[in-house]
Parts: sequence; C-alpha cells; structure tokens
Amino acid sequence: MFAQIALGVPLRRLFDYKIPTHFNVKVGCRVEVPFGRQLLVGLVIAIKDHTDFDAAKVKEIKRLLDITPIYNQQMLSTLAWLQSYYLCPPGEVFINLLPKKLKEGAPAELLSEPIWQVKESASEPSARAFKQLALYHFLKKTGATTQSLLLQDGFSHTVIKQLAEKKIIEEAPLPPICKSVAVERPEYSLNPEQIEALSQINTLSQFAVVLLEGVTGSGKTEVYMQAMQDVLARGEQVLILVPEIGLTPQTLQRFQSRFKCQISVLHSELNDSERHNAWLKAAIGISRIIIGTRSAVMVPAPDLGLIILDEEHDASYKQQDGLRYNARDVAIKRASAEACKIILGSATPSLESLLNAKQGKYLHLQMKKRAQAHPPPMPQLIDIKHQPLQAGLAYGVVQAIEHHLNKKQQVLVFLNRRGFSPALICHECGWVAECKRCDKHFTYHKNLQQVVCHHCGAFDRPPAQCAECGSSQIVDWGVGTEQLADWLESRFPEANAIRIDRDSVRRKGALENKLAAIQKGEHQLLIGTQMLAKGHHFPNLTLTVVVNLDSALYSTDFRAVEKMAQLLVQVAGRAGRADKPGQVILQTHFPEHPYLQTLIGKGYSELQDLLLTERQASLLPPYRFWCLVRMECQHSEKLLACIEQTEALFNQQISVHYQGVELFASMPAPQEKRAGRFRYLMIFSAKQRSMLNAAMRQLVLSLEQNKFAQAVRWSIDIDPQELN
DNA sequence: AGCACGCCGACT
DNA sequence: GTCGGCGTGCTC
Repeated sequence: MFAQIALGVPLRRLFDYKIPTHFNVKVGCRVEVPFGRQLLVGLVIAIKDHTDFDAAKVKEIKRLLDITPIYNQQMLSTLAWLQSYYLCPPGEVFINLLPKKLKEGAPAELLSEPIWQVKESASEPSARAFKQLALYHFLKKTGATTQSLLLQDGFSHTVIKQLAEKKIIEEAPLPPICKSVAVERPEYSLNPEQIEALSQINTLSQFAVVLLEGVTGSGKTEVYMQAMQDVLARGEQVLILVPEIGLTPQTLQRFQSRFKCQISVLHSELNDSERHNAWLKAAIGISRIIIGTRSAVMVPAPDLGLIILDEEHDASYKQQDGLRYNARDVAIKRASAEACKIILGSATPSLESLLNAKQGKYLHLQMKKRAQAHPPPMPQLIDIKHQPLQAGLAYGVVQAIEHHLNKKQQVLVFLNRRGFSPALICHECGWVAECKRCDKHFTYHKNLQQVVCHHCGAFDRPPAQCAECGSSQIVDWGVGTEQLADWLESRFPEANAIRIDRDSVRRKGALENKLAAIQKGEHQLLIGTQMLAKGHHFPNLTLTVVVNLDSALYSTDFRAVEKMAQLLVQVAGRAGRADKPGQVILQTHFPEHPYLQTLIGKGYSELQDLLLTERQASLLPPYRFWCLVRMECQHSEKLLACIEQTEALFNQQISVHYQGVELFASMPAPQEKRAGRFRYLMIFSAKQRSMLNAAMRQLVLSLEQNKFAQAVRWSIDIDPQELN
C-alpha cells in the first residue's frame, strides 16, 4: 500500500511513500518520512494500492506521528479546496498552517500545565505571608485554576511553589470535556429588529450564509450571542472571527462573562506554546468557543455548529503575503463542508457580499436602529478650498472642537497619515527626500528625528541639505498625526490630548492602556488613524473630525471609494451617545463630488448601489473575478523577458482553451521598484470563477517549468485586494 | 524550503 | 594550497 503525502516544501505536488505493513496509517495523520537527505513531517492525504511514480524509488514511511487523525474529513476537504482555489503547494495548507510544534512533529497533546486547587484539609497559611495568603483566598474563591491564569493575575511562580510544598494547594485532575454549555439567559430584551434577525437565523439549519447588516450600535453582538446560545447548548462549537485590531480584552470579556465554558483565543501575539494549546483545545473539543483573527479560520473543531465573522468587509481578513487567502471566503467554504450556518456581520458590508446577497445566495438581514443612542449622525461637509489651514484644520473646525471640549465632551480627530509630515522638500528646487530602495517619499518623524520609509521601514537622519542643489532650506510638507497632535496639544493644553497610531502603540499592551485611559475620561482630545476608528466605543465622544479623505475620490485603486465610505461610516459611528446626538465633520476640497453627495445625502446603501452599477459597467469585481500575478527581479531585463514569455504563453496556449479568460492588464507595479527589486503586475480576469481557476492552474504549471520564470520571483494572488 | 554539488576569488 | 561565496538542481 502507498500513501500520498503533503510535505512542507514549496512544491506543487504530493509525494508517494510505501506504508510498512504493520503501520495503521490513516488519512489525516502526520507521519515522518525521508525526503532527500532530510527527515520531514508530512500529512497523509490519501491511501492507495498503486503508485504512478517509479516504484523502485519510492521510500518507506519512517514513523507514525498520530494514532488518530489531526484533521477530520470536513477539515481535509476544506484544506483541499483552499489548496486548489489559491493554487498553492499542498504543504502550504496541510503542513504550514499547523502550530509550530505540530509542524515539527511534536505529539498532538496539550503541553501539560498544572491546575491548582486548595487541598481539602488544608489550613490557612501564616498571616505574615501576604502573597501566599492572597493566593490561598483567590483559589478558595475561584476553585481550580490553571497556572497560566494565576500568573496572569499576578501570583508568582515562587508563591505557587511555596504553597504546594506546604501541601496547602495541590494539582487538580483535568476536568472532563463538557460538551453541552449551560447558558444563563440574559436580562436584555431585544428590540424588534434584533428579534426578527434572530428568529430568521434560528430557523436555518444546515449550511447557510447570513449577511447581518446592522448600523454601529444596533446590537449585532447581542444577536451573535443569542444565536450562539442554542448552538452551544446543543453541544456544538462556535468559531468567531474578528479583524486584527478587533480582538480587545473588552470583546473577550463579553463572551467570557456570558458563556461559562472553555474558550480558545488565537491571535498574533501568542507564543508557540500558547498557540499550540489553544489550537489543540479547539481540536480536541475542550474549547467550545474559538475566537481568533484570520488564521483561526483553519483551526479544527470537531463539533462545529456555527461560524460568526464580524466586520466582514475588513481588509485584514485577506492575508497579504505568502498564502494569500481570504478568511471570509474560506470560512464560507468551511461552513459548507461542516454543513453549518455562518453569519457575516458588518455595518458596512463589502460589495462582494452585498452582490451575493442581492443575487439571493446569502440571507440578507438588516438592523437600522441604534439600540441605545441617537441615530448615527450624518457627516457635515466643510469645504476647505481657499481656506487657511492650521495643522490641516480649518478655522471653523477648530472652533467646533473648542465648543465640544468646553462642554467637557470628548473629541476625536481622525487622520490617515502617520508621522509629522508626509514629505520633506527643498524650498529652493523642489527636491523631495526619497527612500532609495523604494522611490517613495520619506515621512518625517520629528520626535524620532528621523525620516522613515512607510513602505519598507528604512530610516535615516533627516537631510540637512538638499541632495540636488545643496540648499539648507529643507521644509516639511503636509500634515501627519504627530504634527496634528503637537498643534492640538498647544492649542488645547487643558484637553490632555492623546495620539493613537502604529507609532505610539508599538509596545505590547500600549493600545489597551491608552484605550482604558480614554474610557476613564483622562483624555478629552483623541488624535488617531484607522486604529481609533474601529470597534472602540467611547461613551463621552460627541464630535468626530475627519481631516481629509480626498485622495480616495481620485485614486487609481478602484476600491478606494468603497473603503473610504466604510471608514467614514465607522468613524462617524463613534460619535453620539444616549442623551446627546453626535456631530461629525468631514473636511474636503470636493464637497460637490457625487460620491460624497450620495453618501452624505442618501446613505451607505445608496452609495454601494451606485458603486455596484459602475463596477458592472466597467467589468470590475465583484462582477468579474481577478487573478493577479506579481513578478519581481533585481534585473529589469530578466523581468521583461519573463513578462513577454508569460504573455505569449497565455495568448498561444491558455486563452484559446479557456473561454472568457483574458489578460486584463499587464503593467509595472505602482511602486515600480521596492527594496531594490523591479516589480510588475499581470491581471487575468474572467466572468466565471471556475474558468479562471482552471486557466490559472494551467498557467502556474507552465510557469514552474519555464526557464525565464525561474529567473524571477513570481507569486499568484487570487481575488487580490490591493494592486501593488 | 533545505541540502548537495560545483566552480571561481581572498586568506593562512 | 584551502575556505567559502552563491548559481543550479533535486527531493516520492
């Protein structure tokens, strides 16, 4: 007998191995196999009685790593779809998505972690040992607790050890897996819209996609939680996916306090052991709820009964390097394989999902009322043409800020540019300081006394002189968050301004601390980028100022307007509270622009309808499917040769066999040179997904064997989000 | 990806 | 004379 095995190598094929007669190898188990001169971990994909490879050269499986498969049939079929849809090497999905230790062949067992409890007959520790006493009372109150939780709560290793040595506490046995979760029914009474949405969701059985469109504050989370209740009580697991910055301690807290069960949390800040345990607890079924960002979509769950994907429009669901999958699309496929329902939630659904809903593929549910606040305020447009600006703000806007601050309310100033100013320019000749590796402006960071390239991360001392004419008159141009914060701080010293962007929250936990301080009302004036716009609720915020979003109106990225609208609606949703309506101001040079007029005058849905019509007319996604082939090379001649070859290959051998698949565009990347490499893009498109996939499969096959393609770095991006 | 083989430049 | 640079080729 032979096994077809996926290995963690970048080769788009499986490898056959002989199964030793005494091995009970099952599909979905990991094995150790000799590969060239090394030993690798592989996953068994299929078992068969023959091999197409030269039978004499087939090697034997060396070792069996799992007795029971680590992936069940549903997971294996989802992974197989992932592999064939994104046209990646099998090892990329079957091996490389595993937590590090499993990838390296460690046993699929929880890394043991003691659970501590107070010994029954134990007496109180001495009154002088404050720390020991505190731990004793903590354990007495909460019962058996894992070591990591104790450490999190500030008890040290030594204190735990001391109490254990005194036989006051002991290790508790592992609790049995409890599949059915008892839920305390909440006190909340749902509003009619929520009741309607929930009853529609609850009537669905089997596979179904629900697009839950609810304005900020309409109580989507409460609908999620009540939908989860039945599923959990039935003994099934729930997978919750959130955007990268949406997984705050507060979000987690809400689920923990409602559902008394084990929860696996998966995000990018976990270390290898934490990830290993969270993954296995989900895979074994100990965790009944799994909450995580993008990559959590591929964590096994034997009893999966519901998937919730919050903020479905969020760009962070699309991985932008390596395996460029979209967790939203994978989640839908997974729900289909598991025959369970999936809820896509958003205040501002993507055009892709909206079209699917309009075509009847998804059940579209809408919640338009805010549960506890005034309706979301409509942004007010301020024309800044011919107006003097201070740190990018018009005089009237500064007055509005002052007005709200005087009433002891919070103000959010939103700006999408980090740093002090986006460029340094020679006042004499117009020379601009640029990153040599990327041909892009350096951003000036005044606090760091550095210029930083926001594309590759390179930095340097700010130039004292112009590189062209030698003038020392270097001036900064444009406004970033740093400069805006500086100016607002000096203008409103009482408001205790705080800046939140990637630069100011680099330290672990810094964002949480700052958000907590804002919640407590320690800061009246908040200055920030996207980070502040998403998911956070500030109860005392009544004014939001959006400094500038004009670049989206004339962007080369056809998705820019859609993203701008989503951002604006989200930022606007931050303002307002139960007793006071909010105010939102958008500064613009183009107050008459049809996109802005539609969004402000008629709302997000109307703008999306307009954009859909335009996309259909211009043959753009979501009406067409796209596949982007990126190519890069240090030598421009080699790159050009490869492009010519690829175009010829497509025209002569592929387009003729796959009807309706075309080369939509072939062009240098917007940033033609990055990190010392020349870059080029080819966009293939088709009306039918399956046809495009088949054609691209063929193209990839040919590229792999093509001498010219081997000289360049190429990668394939299905359903690309960004054309760069 | 990793690992070997192989063929040319600067060191003991 | 060797050590080691990275181009090329292969892995069931």
